Amino acid sequence: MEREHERQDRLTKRDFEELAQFRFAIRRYLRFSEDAVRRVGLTPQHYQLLLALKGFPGREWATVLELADKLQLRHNSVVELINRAQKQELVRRAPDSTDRRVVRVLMTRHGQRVLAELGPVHHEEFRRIRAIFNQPIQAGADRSDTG
Amino acid sequence: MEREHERQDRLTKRDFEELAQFRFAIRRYLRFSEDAVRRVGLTPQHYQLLLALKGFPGREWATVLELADKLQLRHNSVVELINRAQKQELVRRAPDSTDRRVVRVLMTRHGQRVLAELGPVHHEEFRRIRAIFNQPIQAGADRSDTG
DNA sequence: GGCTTTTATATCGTATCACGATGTAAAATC
DNA sequence: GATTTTACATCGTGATACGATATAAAAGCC
Repeated sequence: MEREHERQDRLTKRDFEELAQFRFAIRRYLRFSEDAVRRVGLTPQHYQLLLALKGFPGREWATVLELADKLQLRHNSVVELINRAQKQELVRRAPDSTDRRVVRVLMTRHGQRVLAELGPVHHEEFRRIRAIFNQPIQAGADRSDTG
Repeated sequence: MEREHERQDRLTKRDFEELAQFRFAIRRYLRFSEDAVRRVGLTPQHYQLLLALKGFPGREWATVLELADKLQLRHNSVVELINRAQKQELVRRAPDSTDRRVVRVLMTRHGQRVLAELGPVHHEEFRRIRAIFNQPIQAGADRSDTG
């Protein structure tokens, strides 16, 4: 027995409009975030790094590989991102207590301060976009077929 | 009277976990899409362009400026994207019937075929991610304060 | 316990691509 | 009909994610 609803073979125009709206909502959120973030002198990547650290379940540091997963980047890209963020005094590296291969990435006080500044607006906008996803899609045209 | 709920001044650890999870979900979706898209020989940008065209409410073409809005890019970046997509025979330009400054961007038959291929998996994954947003956030740790 | 394999982080050269600045032409304004 | 605005296009530049490769520590193995 399949655990998913059957996959459609062909999407309707309406389906594509829905997908496009979803994409649009994402892009808008990311753009909103980018603007907010740059206003305090950060790059979007630096913000995402800080958020991944602060938002890590149960702790406030992470390893390079954990970050690569959360940020959906290759590990070497994360290393470079950390280097840049470190230059900006946003994060620092610390050795792991047991495994000497592992690097723990943690926020500096400055990083924490900047992130705290950015939290509220992001949270507010997040609520807004989530509400949009929960609603049925906005009607486009009447044609239901895919032309 | 304010039309928004009051903005919090300080987010809890849990709030940040929620935001990070949201970001993670977005990144995962985009990565999923990128993988699917590259498998059929497209760049993510080309897919987004095609989707914006097919998903445009009521029609299946758009102007450069309309696309710049939907894709949240500068208009000149869209021009370049169109140039690249045009080389791949995915889209084509057509003059607007009344305003000769305006360019209509529309999909070629090939563009339509490729997009149709990519529709189903994206729609399926979209449903999945939307379901996640609708659920309450996944529990992290017990600490409710922001350290 | 040495030897091999796997795991974790780091470095480097490259390619992509979004952008600002600038240009051109058509429409709108007065 | 001259000026301003709007729409698209070109070009040079910078940021950054990546693959390939390197290094070093841990794990696995007989």
